[in-house]
Amino acid sequence: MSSPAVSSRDLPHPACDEIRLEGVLHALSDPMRLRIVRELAGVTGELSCSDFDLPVTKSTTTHHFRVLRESGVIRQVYRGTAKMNGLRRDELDELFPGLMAALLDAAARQEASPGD
Amino acid sequence: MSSPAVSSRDLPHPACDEIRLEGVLHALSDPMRLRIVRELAGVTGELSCSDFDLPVTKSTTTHHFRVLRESGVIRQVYRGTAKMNGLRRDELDELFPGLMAALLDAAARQEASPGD
DNA sequence: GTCAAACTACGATGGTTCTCGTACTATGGA
DNA sequence: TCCATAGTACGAGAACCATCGTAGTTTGAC
Repeated sequence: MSSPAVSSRDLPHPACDEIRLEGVLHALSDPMRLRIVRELAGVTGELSCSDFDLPVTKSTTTHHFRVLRESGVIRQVYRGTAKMNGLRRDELDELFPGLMAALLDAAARQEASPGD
Repeated sequence: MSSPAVSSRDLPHPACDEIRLEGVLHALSDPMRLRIVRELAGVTGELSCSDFDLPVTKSTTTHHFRVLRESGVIRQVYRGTAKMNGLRRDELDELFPGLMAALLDAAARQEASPGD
């Protein structure tokens, strides 16, 4: 099969009412994590951890994905040996309307500015 | 006089092109600093450091204001013995359109939610 | 000149974070 | 069953951060 079933081992995610703005901002204040989120926002489906080519080791990558999940920014699920990641965009949009859009736009603008 | 002149001692502020999104997000990811920014956003003029009634010592307050200034979120100027603080709203709006509005709205929503 | 108010500088402390390496587990395929 | 792949757990190190207390500076008022 091309898409293995979701594994039984599942991961703890904060409920919507447990997501704190401060936690989200802290999660996104790290360049590596902001990069991950921007990449996730740019695709329609999910991406596995190994789809990202980050300049850090695998351990560190695991750490960053966990911070993003525990702050409520992404949702993670095991599928076969892979761990798939998706933005919790709908939930975040309901919780903090316009925030993700403004953040992603800000990140894009910063990247496009001559200061980089 | 009711409003002393601006003192000669002035403080270093980042130029607009030196303001980093990650730095702004980090600055706002602290509850004390988010509170300061919300309060500043709620008034028209400036507020002195001692206008805030924060549950930390004066040293710590100084620290938080410095983080906000160095990240580019606020502008500080001495006026007499007081240090006046103002949001760099116009500059931030030009740099990251809609971001401050979304952040302030998000903070307000979070405060209003039953989870608090 | 003296004094109080507002804020700073400095050092310390305890906690958190980013990073790594090594050893380990879970899954699916040969 | 054996192996390769994907990711984790754990411990460690270095850096950073929030907080405090004490001592100091700058300013304006008396």
